[in-house]
Amino acid sequence: MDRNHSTRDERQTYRHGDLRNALINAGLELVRGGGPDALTLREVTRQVGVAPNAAYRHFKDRAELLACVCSAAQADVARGIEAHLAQVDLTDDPATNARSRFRAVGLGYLHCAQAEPGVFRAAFGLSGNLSDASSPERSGASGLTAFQLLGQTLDELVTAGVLPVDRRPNAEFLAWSAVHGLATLLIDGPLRALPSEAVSALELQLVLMVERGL
Amino acid sequence: MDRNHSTRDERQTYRHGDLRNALINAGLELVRGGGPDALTLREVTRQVGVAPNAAYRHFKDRAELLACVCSAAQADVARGIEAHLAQVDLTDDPATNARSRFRAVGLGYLHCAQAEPGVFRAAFGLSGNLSDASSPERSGASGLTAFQLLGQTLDELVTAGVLPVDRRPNAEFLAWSAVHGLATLLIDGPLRALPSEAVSALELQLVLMVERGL
DNA sequence: TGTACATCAGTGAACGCGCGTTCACTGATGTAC
DNA sequence: TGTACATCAGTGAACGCGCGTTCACTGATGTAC
Repeated sequence: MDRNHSTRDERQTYRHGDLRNALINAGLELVRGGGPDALTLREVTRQVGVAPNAAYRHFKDRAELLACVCSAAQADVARGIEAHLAQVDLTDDPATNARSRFRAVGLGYLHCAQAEPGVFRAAFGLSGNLSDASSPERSGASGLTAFQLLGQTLDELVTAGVLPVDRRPNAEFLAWSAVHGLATLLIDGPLRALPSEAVSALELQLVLMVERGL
Repeated sequence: MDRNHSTRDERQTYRHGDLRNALINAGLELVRGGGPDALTLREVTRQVGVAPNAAYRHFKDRAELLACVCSAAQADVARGIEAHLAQVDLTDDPATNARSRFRAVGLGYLHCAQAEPGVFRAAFGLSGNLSDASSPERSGASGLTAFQLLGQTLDELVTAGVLPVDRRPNAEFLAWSAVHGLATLLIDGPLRALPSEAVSALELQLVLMVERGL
């Protein structure tokens, strides 16, 4: 948790030293609690213990800060998916491996969304704020975007002979749609109150539907 | 467009007569322009030509008004889907009919979303506001909810022998997820700028994927 | 049919709020001599 | 090694804004006699 190191710390130097990152991390924390709308210049600077206008040394706007926070959120999700991918047990059958890895991406996305709804909404909530700033989708530990990870596993499905090549075009958008839709239904839709076993079942059902339907 | 009849009209009576509905309709108009966040008590009363606090005769809160507007938005979408359903040419093959009607629901949902993004986001944006108020999902002309229309066509797929019965449970959520996800990607996601032929192609691809995958 | 009265829908003014943003400033830091 | 100075990160105070909501009010309407 180095991320929070400067939050609420008493500063002995007049200068902060790492204010830009501190603001982004504090912003991520706010977003974690209440989604992108919870990000306020005043609150973010308050958290860091700095005057409200100090943010203007590092960001043009509230919008610019928000864009950076959203990028960081996207990177968080990418890392979460990578973690799921890393846990896949590989067999000696390439087809099975490709399938497992594909599922891991989808299930990872869904788990991230439910574990950190606020961060997820900042990353992929696509709620208008994001669209203006056109933040560059930041990459996770592997250097790959969530979207790129998805594309990669789809390619693996093709080379393993599971997915016909002519079905490959647009496949990332189809898969992403399904998984993203379920994520939003689960987070603040009618499936919000579903017991967790039912959620897991539904998640698996969905991913299998996509795998079959592609 | 009877809906707007009292907006901006000069009122000669001291009393409005139908303020409650006028506020809801004005609210729908605001939401049409800028989504649920654009709904402001002050703006909505301004549109109707009434003092800001007049709204409190008819709604407890901004939240209560918003909930009513969201219900109306849901009804709008339901009507849009019904319109698409009504345009389906029926054949004498029940299986083909069931498939066509199922696709019409999905495509209707997607078209509504793109034709009226603001209304769609109010209806199914599920953006937190909605969740609190737990607005009753209002029905369209047929008296059926968008969700119920979907369920109905799934039932038709089952009775037509297209969809195995054991695949029926949860099918509405799976289908809804896919279609809802694509809608959000198209509205304010990365697919925003896609040319309309590509959009139609993708929409069809998605609906077919769901049909196949279920 | 006409008058007195209760009801209650809409008024007008005001409140406190937190927000983003701008201004002229101050004082710690690092560099040039 | 010591001093003068430019830089520029963070300060403090203030701005105008639109918002939701509350208050005591007013005056049109419908009802009872």
